[in-house]
Amino acid sequence: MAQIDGWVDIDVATAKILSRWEWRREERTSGDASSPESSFESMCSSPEMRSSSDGSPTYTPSGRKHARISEQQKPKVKMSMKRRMKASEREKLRMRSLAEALHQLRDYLPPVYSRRGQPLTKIQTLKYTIQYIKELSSILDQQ
DNA sequence: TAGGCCATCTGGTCCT
DNA sequence: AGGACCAGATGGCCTA
Repeated sequence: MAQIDGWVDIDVATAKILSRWEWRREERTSGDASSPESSFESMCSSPEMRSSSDGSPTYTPSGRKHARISEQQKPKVKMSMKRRMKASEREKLRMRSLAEALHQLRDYLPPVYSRRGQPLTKIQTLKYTIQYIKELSSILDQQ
């Protein structure tokens, strides 16, 4: 377990996080069907989940396959301007909700994770969250 | 000034 | 057909 300077109030933080986690889980189970038991570790342990610059198929974390279709097979249907603009708008909102979720996630991390008084970047937030969960898990394992 | 981070746009693919 | 998701490209902003 990697120690973090100044992080001593682990029990309080743990209790806080766990209670929030329970609350969130209740929300999830009563609401939408995102899968809480999806393998977090497997998602995070592979650095390049879908890196393929050649013609081989690539896979998303959810297992979706991105088949590479040859240029000849590709129908090349151009989106209408109206549809393209709508898609851009949706994508903008989707990415904003993703950013919002990351901001919320950042709030769950103990302040000791943010150094130099600067907010964590998105990548830092995800990496520290992994670390934090591991640390909380190891604490629970010791019980 | 280079590099990191971020928001946005875009085209491809899958799903309903 | 249209929405959702994804990755690549691009440009702006900020910091060391």
